[in-house]
Amino acid sequence: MTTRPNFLRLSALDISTMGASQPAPDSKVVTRFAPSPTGFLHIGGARTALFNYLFARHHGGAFRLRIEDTDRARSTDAAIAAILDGMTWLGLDWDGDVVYQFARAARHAEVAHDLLARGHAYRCYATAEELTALREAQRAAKQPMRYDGRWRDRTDWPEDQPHVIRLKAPREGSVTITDLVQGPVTVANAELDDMVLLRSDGTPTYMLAVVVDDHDMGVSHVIRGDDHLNNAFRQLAMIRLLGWPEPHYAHIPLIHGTDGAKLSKRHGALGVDAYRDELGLLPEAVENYLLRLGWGHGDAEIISRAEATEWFGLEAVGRGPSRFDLKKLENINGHYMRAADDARLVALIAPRVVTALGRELTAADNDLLQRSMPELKKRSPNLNDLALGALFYLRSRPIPMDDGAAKLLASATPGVLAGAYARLAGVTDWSTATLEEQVRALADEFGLKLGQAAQPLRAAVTGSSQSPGLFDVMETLGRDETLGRIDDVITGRAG
RNA sequence: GGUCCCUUCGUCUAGCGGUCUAGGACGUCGCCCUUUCACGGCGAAAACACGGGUUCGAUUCCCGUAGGGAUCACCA
Repeated sequence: MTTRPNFLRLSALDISTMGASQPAPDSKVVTRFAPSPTGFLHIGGARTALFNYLFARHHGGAFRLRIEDTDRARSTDAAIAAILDGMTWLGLDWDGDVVYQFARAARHAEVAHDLLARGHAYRCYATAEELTALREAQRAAKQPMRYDGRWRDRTDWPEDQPHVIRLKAPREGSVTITDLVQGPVTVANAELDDMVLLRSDGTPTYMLAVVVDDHDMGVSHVIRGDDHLNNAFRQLAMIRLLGWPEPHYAHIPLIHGTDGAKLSKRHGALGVDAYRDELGLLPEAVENYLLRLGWGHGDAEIISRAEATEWFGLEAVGRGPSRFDLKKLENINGHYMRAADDARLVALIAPRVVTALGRELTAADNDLLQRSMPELKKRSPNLNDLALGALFYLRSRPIPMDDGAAKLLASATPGVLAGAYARLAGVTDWSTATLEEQVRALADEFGLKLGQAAQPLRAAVTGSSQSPGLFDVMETLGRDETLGRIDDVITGRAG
């Protein structure tokens, strides 16, 4: 187990004791989220973005967004749109314009040629077949597979032959990165080979592009997935050859699936749009869950954006990978559902309700929905369930009865519904208190327990055996609709 | 295979040498509330991977072992 650098704790202490009047030391913090647009914004990327966002905001710095589209074959506009959409949905607003990496290819090439001119890079004329053969041989000999530097010191360059530009990385010594999450990590230079900077077609590789862009964008803290840790050493070698300031690094552990295997596109990793559209989750819930995955602040579980911004720090980021737990996400979502504004929820479920109903919503429908929200949202873990649960309010008479309702009606004490109708029809003050009073009196009259009278009524009024409190439902539905639905069952029009 | 990283309840985590008979949350189970379903309340079972050190004292520090992960492209 590695130890974290002491300055980490010291700086954390400084920050907490400095107070608001001391922004200067943090003002240069610049982080960035740099996804490649080869697919949707998945859950792991979203968390990386969140951590970068929170770190920047905590320090009053800037959070930038850069699209790494140098792989022309795999990058798509649809993916770019999905990433931007996901970021917006999560409320991860970035500073400045989005940087498109491919547009900066000329600058990347310029840096590569500068390195070449200064003797820190060289031309390599090895062909793809040659390199493949080299790797085959190395694997057969059980040698580590890496470029052997065959063109490193040659100058007998063939005329008009395609070649790449490789970095002339140091071969002696070692590089140590004081990672803000992982602690000090050292790798011998002998383990690193000379990476390609410019491809034979003159386009920059990712390795070159990140280094140049991070530098040009003034990125002070590179916070990214653990899978980039190995890259950091080669990038640092380039930065040192370039003589540029070194950024701080923080490599956060990856998110695994429920089974402990790496989360990949075909293995549990959904785009954030799926969490919104298919699972019906609220962005603040996804954010809260993601925040707690790999980071903690004492016993805090429900954490607001403001609290997260105040508390977030790299020193509290865990170092082991964590598993994705949908159950917990749903639980947290339930919490935010209950806390959500009624009108907002109505707007969010409207499209789902329209689809299920097969018709547009009227002003009366929206009013009904609005009034049913306080009770409905208490029992819905997500938007899908909320929409489903709201349907019965809007159905036209006679409403359909589900199996549970049919069963309740079939076993109901004969006459209770008619008795209920008679009593309720006489109610002038249509309120939950009066309604309950009447139904209790009804139960007494028939010598039944309250439930034996209430359940058949619930079935008649909601078409289901499960619903919000019966008297709340009746009040929200109103006198005419309630009485009508009960009458439908009594007369056999429904059920 | 080489290199690098990781390891506290099933899961996410708190813990930064004694406060640990290891805390919280999700999930699970039980009870209460109750007109159903939820919500809510109370309670229970449930973990320091293993082996050596260091120390008066290790969950906490060091070294091994085991297990897991990442990475080894003219992809990012």
